[in-house]
Amino acid sequence: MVYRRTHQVVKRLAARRSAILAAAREAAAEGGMVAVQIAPVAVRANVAAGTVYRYFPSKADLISELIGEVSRDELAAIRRAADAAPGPSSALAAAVTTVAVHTLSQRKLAWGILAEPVDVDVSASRLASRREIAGEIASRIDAAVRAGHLPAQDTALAATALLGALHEALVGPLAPDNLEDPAKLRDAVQTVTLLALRAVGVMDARARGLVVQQTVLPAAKALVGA
Amino acid sequence: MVYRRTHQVVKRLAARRSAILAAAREAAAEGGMVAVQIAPVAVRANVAAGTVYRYFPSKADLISELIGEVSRDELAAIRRAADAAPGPSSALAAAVTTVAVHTLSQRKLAWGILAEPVDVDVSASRLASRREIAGEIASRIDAAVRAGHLPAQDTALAATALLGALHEALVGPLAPDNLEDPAKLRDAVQTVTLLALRAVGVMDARARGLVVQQTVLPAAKALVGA
DNA sequence: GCAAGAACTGAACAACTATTCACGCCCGAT
DNA sequence: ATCGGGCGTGAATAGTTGTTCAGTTCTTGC
Repeated sequence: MVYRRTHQVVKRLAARRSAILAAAREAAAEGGMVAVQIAPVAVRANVAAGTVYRYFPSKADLISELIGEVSRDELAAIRRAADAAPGPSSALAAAVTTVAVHTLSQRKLAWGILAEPVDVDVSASRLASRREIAGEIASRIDAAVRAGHLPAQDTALAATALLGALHEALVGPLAPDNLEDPAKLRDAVQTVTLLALRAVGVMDARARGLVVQQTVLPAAKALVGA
Repeated sequence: MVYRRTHQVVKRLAARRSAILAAAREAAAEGGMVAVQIAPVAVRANVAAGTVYRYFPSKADLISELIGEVSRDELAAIRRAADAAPGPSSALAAAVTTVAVHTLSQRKLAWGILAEPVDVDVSASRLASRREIAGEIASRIDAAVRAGHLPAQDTALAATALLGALHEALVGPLAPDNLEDPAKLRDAVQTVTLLALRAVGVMDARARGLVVQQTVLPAAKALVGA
């Protein structure tokens, strides 16, 4: 044995791997999942097509990791926002708002992660991604129920429905297309969050209050690209 | 000119066209959109692959018509149910329930029509399909708002969100998988309808009443395959 | 019956990309 | 400096399906 990976090489390999993943993410953010093709991604990452296969067994693995990464980021953002809230209802509002803002600020990426047709099978990682996010929302609903702020209900189903509503309204094919305008963007976030909160049983007046409270900071964040 | 299409031939051509479309629909209902491939569909319709192209310029056209057909059926069912209701709120409840029941009773087909990845571009017809259904729901919400039963709101966005919630909760990847059981099925329909009605601002108690009122007949219909 | 033309057939074709692999280069150890 | 082996390359390969089209069968009008 006359060859051992030196620390420097290990770092370079890791960097290259990240570069490929980052290239895939950029491609997805710009052109959706259709744009995540091996050859273009390789070019963007400054490597040859074959090199991609030194790091990812297949395109499905690459995309799966991409989905996982984006999903982890979003989950962390949701937790951060919700944990900073003063109570269970606020936490739920914050969580929902965060999803809405994230989704809106990277529409193409969100659509790609969630539902865009892909030629390889990534249903497993999409399922995992949804499960994580939905689970988090469900536990926030649950907390609000336990605190007596919401009626008892099937929280898992409710969380799934909420996410469906957010996604369809914000990045689905019928989503308003003029959301470049920051004011419209904030309106959309508020409207959809309000719907979501009412759906799980928050009283209308209270829901409005929570929504207003929660959309100021996140909307600002969205504009700086967080 | 020594050849003219006789009435009999015209009828045979129309029948064949319907047979191909029906074959495509069956294939989609059984195996989703992936199962809608020219060769298998042709076999099912008892014609050769090339014949399909005598009736549909391309696979995209075939699938687009399939989407249109299913969509028209659903729209008609929604209108029928809503028009039979005694008032605007009941009509909305009926419309939502109908969507839920239809979606559930043909899950694979619904998923295929709505969101399943397809190799050809059918986004235009999917868009049209969603637009029709969402428009109908929106106008029902609007009627309820005008009647003073609901707060003023962006009805188009609300309708879109409602449909997203229904679809995600009932046929999305996180949908409960034990909905064969009629009782569970009815529960799911009720739960999701309740969420939807509350989302647009129906008071909780009233919403429960509307839901119970609306799920008896449609659930029965679903079981006989309507 | 027969000619003309339409409808049907299904094997061959085309196009698109993920994936492979034989070769060359660079890095680490001596 | 140089040897050994992993790393990178990118042109060639492969597999999948939609689509075509030359030949065959069927239908019509005389």
